[in-house]
Amino acid sequence: MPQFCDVALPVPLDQVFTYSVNGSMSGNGPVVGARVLVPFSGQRLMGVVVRVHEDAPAEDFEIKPVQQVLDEAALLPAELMKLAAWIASYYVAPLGEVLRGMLPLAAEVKRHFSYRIAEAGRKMLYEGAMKGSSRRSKLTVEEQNREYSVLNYLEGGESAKMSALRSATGANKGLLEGMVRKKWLVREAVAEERDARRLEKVAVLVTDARLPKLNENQTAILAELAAVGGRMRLRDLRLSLTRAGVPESTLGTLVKRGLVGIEEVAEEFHLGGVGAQGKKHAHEHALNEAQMEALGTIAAAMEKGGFRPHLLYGITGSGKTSVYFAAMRRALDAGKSALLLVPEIGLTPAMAGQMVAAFGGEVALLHSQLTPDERAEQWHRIRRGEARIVVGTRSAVFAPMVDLGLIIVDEEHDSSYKQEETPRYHGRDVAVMRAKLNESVVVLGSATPSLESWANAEKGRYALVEMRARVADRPLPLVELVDMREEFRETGQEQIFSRRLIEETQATLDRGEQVILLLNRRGYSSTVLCRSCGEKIECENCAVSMTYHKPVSGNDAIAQPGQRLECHYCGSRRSVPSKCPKCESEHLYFLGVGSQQGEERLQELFPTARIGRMDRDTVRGRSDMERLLARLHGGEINLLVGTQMIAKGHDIHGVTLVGVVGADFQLGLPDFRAAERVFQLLTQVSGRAGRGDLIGKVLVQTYHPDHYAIQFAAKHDYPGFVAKEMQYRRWMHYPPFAVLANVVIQSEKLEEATGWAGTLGRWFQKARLDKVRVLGPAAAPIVRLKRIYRYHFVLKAERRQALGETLRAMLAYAETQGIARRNLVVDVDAVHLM
DNA sequence: AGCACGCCGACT
DNA sequence: GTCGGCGTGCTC
Repeated sequence: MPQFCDVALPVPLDQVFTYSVNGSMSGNGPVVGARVLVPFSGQRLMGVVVRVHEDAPAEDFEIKPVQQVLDEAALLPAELMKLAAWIASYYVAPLGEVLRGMLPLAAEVKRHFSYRIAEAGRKMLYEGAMKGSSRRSKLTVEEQNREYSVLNYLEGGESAKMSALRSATGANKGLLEGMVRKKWLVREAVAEERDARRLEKVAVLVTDARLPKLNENQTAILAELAAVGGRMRLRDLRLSLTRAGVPESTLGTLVKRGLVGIEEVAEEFHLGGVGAQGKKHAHEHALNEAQMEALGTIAAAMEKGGFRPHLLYGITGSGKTSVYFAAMRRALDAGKSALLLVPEIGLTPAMAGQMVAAFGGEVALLHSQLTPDERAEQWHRIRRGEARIVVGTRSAVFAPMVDLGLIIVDEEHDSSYKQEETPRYHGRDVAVMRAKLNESVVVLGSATPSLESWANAEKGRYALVEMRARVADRPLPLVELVDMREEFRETGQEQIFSRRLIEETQATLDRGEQVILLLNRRGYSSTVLCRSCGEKIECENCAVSMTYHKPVSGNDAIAQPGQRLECHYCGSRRSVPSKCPKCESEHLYFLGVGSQQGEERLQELFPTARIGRMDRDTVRGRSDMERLLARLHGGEINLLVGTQMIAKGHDIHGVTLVGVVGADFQLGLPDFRAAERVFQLLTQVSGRAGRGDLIGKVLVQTYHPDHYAIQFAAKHDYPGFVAKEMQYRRWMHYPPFAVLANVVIQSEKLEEATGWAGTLGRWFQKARLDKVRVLGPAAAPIVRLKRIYRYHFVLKAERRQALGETLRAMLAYAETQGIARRNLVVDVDAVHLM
């Protein structure tokens, strides 16, 4: 048996740790890809074995033994271990942190502390018994008594969990930690495996029981059980009893008499609120010619086998989803499994419902709102091969698929695929790499492909599949631009809504049709400004303006009286000051219109309209979204205002007027992707217009009517836009013509952040890099965030290898300078330059 | 990251 | 003297 194993641990350190394998351990010892529990710096951590070997480490540090092997066989298949190694290298992230993100099994290992009495504690116990309570202590008499009862409880020498101590003595964590400080107790870290499955009670008909005399209610219950084959979830049975007016206690009687048994089984996967949509499902539609062709290309690639990436460029309304479904069906028919990635907002109940309708019990859904237990359960279903169709958001790219044949990335341009914390991977790019390692087919789909993917298609790295017609030949909506500069000149007033938009909205509502308005900012006013001194009210933790939220409608999730200024970055709140905090002037001015104010203004303009609002303040979870959409579809709402949630929400269509208000303010921002974002947003939101035979109309209010992003979006001309944008990116050496990384230096102390930024800046200069261009150091766009000061560099290179080498060399240098790794954020292929 | 260890000021 | 706060350095 090998003597050592290297373990990747979830700590921000760019290394693995070597442990010895205790020969007496049960089984064959750890294997690569198995989870182990190991002692580490006074803790017990779960890690993943990445190598087993006989090489005694050269340096002499104490090699500790593996404490427990959690998996006999590799939990992560070799393919996922390779993928993890690739991510760690490509994104310059610690392997252990990558692996932690791949395993949803946090639920299976719970960490807690247990306590054991120490020598000083024993002494205290005997002395204290003689002397009585100490007058010195700050603790109350009651607390001292509690300490004594803890010592008493532990006197035997056994260690006890906190929960046991709490119930036995009433001690809380603070008290126990205090006793550890006084050295009365020692604390031990414990981590143990547990069964992550939730148990569910099932009522079972006992068939071999002789039937005694029964009353009407009792007979009804037995009949109900018999009708469904003798087994029923207790929850369902109770519900049905309540409906039938049978008292619950009757069931208890039957259980007592041995006629019905109660068993505990692992809970079945259950989809909440799905299937209520009742619409035609995508797979039921016959595919049109373009869809058939796209499917043909993908299916042919699957048949041929091997790695084959595709970019599916299909305009909005061209029916990409139907193609996905059909392709996944083909994969299934060929005995393979298929993975569909969707953006955060994309996994709406409607989408989930369609999946379940199409694939039934073979579907596993992975999204951010699953509890750790649910996530682990889904993970195991997939790993066992029970779920061969998996739909999920970003991290679902790590689903342990069996016989993976096809990966689809829907809306591949969507920025929610980029993880904004370590490891900062891009779900779409990981999907492509996974397909490569796995030799399977991958399809990236979008109506507005990212420039990166488009460039790959142009270079022939991805096969381009196009769908340029809408299903049922529905025409694209007419897009009309409203020049807000002109509007101001003519009216002399700064209004949120132009006369043209008001007029069209009124006309649409009068025809009994629906309108949606995109107002891409949350809150009521985005800034509170002092007219006397120009001071803006900033968050105390972050260098950003606070947003004013008006305390009105009851449907707002946030409703804290008095705390109406909110920081959208750290979430802190404060009251609205009556005077400027700097100059004490009373002339405070509220600037910048958010969706909340938009709603209020619309109510004034259209008093009879039935207005709804969709933003993070009114839609917290999926049930809110579901409810709002149901009201829109049912016609209960005929005017919906909201943030980009409106454009991205999958199931909003069938309105005949789309208004866009202030979506172009980003064009003024110093962000090289601004034009791309605006184009994508306008295109996506325009796609919501049009219903059946009714042609949709889009009104875009803009201060930049001549900007190419606006112009091409108005003409529905993606190829035109992309050609122009490529030119700009080429001139400026931006992606996809360069690879880019953002390096942020952060510290709570301003001097530290600036000092380190200078240190690294000098190093970059001295290194005279000829393959990497370094911009900076500069203050990060948000120079202070959650109390942390931030400076950054932007690195650009022609070749990825040069970029990676430079980043690694920089990290090595930073270490020699005593800059802790936690103070350096490396973001390869950064989407936001933060 | 999270933890131990050690130094320092505040309080009894 | 003891307690608790924080800065520093290490983790197989």
